[in-house]
Amino acid sequence: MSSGVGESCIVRHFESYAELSEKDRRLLLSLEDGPRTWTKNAIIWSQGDESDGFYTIRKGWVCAFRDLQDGTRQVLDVYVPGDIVGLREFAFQTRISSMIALSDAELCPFPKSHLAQVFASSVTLCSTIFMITARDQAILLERLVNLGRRSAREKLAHFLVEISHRLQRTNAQVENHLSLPLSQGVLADALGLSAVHVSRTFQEFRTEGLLETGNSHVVLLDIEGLETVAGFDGCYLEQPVSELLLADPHPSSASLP
Amino acid sequence: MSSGVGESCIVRHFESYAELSEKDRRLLLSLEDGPRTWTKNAIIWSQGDESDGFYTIRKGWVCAFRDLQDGTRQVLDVYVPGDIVGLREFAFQTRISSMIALSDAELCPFPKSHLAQVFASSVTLCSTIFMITARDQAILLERLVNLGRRSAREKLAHFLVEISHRLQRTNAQVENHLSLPLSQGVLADALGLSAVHVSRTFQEFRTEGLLETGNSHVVLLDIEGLETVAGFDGCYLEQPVSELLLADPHPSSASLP
DNA sequence: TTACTCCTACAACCTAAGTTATCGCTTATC
DNA sequence: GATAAGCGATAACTTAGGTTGTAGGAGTAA
Repeated sequence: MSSGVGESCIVRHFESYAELSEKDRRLLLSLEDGPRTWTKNAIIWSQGDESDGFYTIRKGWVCAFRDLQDGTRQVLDVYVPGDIVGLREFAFQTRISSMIALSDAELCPFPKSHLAQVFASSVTLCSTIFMITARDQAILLERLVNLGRRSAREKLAHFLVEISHRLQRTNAQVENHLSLPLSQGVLADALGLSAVHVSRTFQEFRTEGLLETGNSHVVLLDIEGLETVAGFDGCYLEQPVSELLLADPHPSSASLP
Repeated sequence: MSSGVGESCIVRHFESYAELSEKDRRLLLSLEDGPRTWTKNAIIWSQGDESDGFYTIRKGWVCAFRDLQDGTRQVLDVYVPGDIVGLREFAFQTRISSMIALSDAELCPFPKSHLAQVFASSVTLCSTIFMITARDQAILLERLVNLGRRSAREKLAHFLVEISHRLQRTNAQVENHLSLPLSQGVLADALGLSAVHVSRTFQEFRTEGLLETGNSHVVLLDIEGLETVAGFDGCYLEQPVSELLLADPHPSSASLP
């Protein structure tokens, strides 16, 4: 943080994975575009759109989803400030899922055309991008397990607890209760349940004192209790660590002079 | 294919994504280890094992799964010859899922310690690895949709059809029926169903003339019919194409002389 | 061969979750 | 300020899929 780029969202995100050289930091900063804003419920991109790059979330919540033939929708993931979205499609020419803002949101674009420069000039940055996608995949795997083999109570509790953990990574919140801008409809589509059944399950959790609900929000009152219900084991959320960065056989940059 | 490395599984796989320079080809070949074999039902690695690298499947079928606290199991994906497995964990020190052989199998290891060399010496190879993981993610997303929002009939048909498409990519099979080494138990764990219900659903498909079953095998008789049942749209399986490779602003290699 | 295990089929029964509908309560829209 | 649209709670009813149990066949080891 010796340079004046501490406020860049992408630099901050990358530095949570690896120590960056001054050069890497400046490269990232120079390639990132200024922030853009979306209002609540705005579509950030749609499935099939040209895939123009990835975005770092500076403020607000967004979620990725797929619309199905029969009119239903599957929410693939929910993203919070600090997360990177859209890296999934970087190797595709079009978006493979849609992205919507769950609240007013502010994202910093990183154009795809700049990625080749990153790959060519820094092994550290290249590895870091890999680690970010690896973490994303780990979360997707856990989502698969959630959808395939858990009851409604477990699904809901697990999802909420996971998000709260992901929030704490960047927010460093001390309190054991926090508020999430998630409607029951979004949760239903994320968990493969009906909205009615999500409401029923919330009713149970409420009478058990685990959480409060209302107004497109969920307030987690007893996160440990929810973890018990979910059988939550958060090790899949741990920071990936690559030996590539611990014992790099090359200098941190392999670019030409 | 001008050099004598046509028989390398990893080179062949990478070349299905991008044209490789002679140098890239030789680099890959020099870093790949010789094939290792596993018998049917052998554990290739377990969740928590040290993550030593990735493998290209030369022969046989394998599947990735997670064991849950309550004794159930979620199959995450099934892999066929030509597929690359284990790239998911390359940024983790330990495996985040287990891998088992569904039939006698032969895989070629690519040690993780060699990846840094690849990243440092070739933008083409680095991008290709990215495209491989991107395709893998696209398949996972489709699996999410399958688990979250489809009926048992749709789930089963979709899964079988997807695998048959993935097989055809490497096998170039002309026939419209093919045999898969999948037991009903494995399918149940992949689809989030009970084995009994998989059996019931197979009974329906059998009377409709869509497939035959028996002896830990499934024979797809009418793939188009199954695609109709599944509402299958295979575009997520299409080869990812990166503009990085179409319009590379750098020479194909950025390594030092 | 026996004995064992694994896979599959199928029947009977059960329950978790879906569906539909009604009624408030907010939050937008004009 | 009125109307509309969306969200949440709850009740009544339905159903897809889970569970348990039995039985036969195929592969495997002694």
